[in-house]
Amino acid sequence: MALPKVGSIGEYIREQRKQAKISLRQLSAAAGVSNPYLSQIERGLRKPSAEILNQIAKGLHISAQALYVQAGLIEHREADSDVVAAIRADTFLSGRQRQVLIDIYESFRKENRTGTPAEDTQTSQNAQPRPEPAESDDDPLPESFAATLEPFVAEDHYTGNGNATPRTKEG
Amino acid sequence: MALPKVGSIGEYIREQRKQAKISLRQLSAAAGVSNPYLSQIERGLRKPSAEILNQIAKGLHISAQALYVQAGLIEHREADSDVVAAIRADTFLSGRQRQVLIDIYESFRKENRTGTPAEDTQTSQNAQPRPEPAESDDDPLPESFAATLEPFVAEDHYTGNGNATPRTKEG
DNA sequence: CCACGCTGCTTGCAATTGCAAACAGAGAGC
DNA sequence: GCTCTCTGTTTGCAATTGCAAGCAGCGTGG
Repeated sequence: MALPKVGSIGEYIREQRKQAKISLRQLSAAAGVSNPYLSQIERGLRKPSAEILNQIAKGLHISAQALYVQAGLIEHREADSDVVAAIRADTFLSGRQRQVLIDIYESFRKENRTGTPAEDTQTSQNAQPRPEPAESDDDPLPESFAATLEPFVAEDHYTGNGNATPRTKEG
Repeated sequence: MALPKVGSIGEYIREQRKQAKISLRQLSAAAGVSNPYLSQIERGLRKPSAEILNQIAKGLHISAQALYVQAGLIEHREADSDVVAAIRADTFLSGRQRQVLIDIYESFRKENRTGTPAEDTQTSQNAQPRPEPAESDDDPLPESFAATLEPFVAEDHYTGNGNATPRTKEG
């Protein structure tokens, strides 16, 4: 009724914000919503509209779908098409690359483990996906991570040049 | 904004309803919303919340995402590739973990861009195919790769500045 | 010490959602 | 003609969203 159980979405947003190491006001500005409102959302006092949710997702640089799933607005299967399955199905990757990606993905999952279901993506719509925020406060993800990878992926045909993969980053 | 430009979503719903050959009241009952409200939604006089949208999608037996896309609540381009979409939609990963996985995935893609045919229907817009002289047919992926990764991903505090700083535009 | 900048939270208030009730038009049957 | 039942619509109104303004706490430093 008046106070629906929308806690999980707020917790999720706050957690993502903390992981991104940005303040409430910063996110509110990035998302184009007011700070008090974001505060209330994060504490589960308000149920943000889809529009707001979408803006927050942008501010967090995450998929809006992720938030919608969290908010119970999308059935889980609909959006969460299982990363591993997608990797396995990708025809552009070699078998070894697939394995590496899957390994990394599962490392992340293990790292974040907060009591998540051990099964694969088979969650029903309401199965509390995020029970506890746990202590994953710091995010052990250095940017050098990707840099560390590149020597590997390029290993063979690559003779010590610092310019293995020039990322032309443009939208 | 007396007249919100939400027409398309309403038209879309009405169209879907007509195609399903059900009356406004029938759909409103199936979706669990009031008929007047559904009427207003279909005519673009009201902007339904995500919750209502979700219920309407159920009542229409269509994907909620379809409605969200119509409503502009989900970017259509959220479907880069299946892998990237899956990573983005995964609720168990942090924003940075997502970015790392996507970076790695795209490194692989870039690396493979010479030998693999891109005939797979993936709706990828292929920004600009850059012909890398790399010809990684098979192999250059040591098993030690995953082993090398572990320390990184599992390491507690990397104290490095991996911050993907969301630049606060304007001050 | 008090101003300044930052963090997040509380308080009214306009605008909006979403609904119950009532309204209008088109057929069907008596 | 009158009554039912269906169609979609309009009209108030409670409840909610979302915001501007202001409050409280914390660390810096002049």
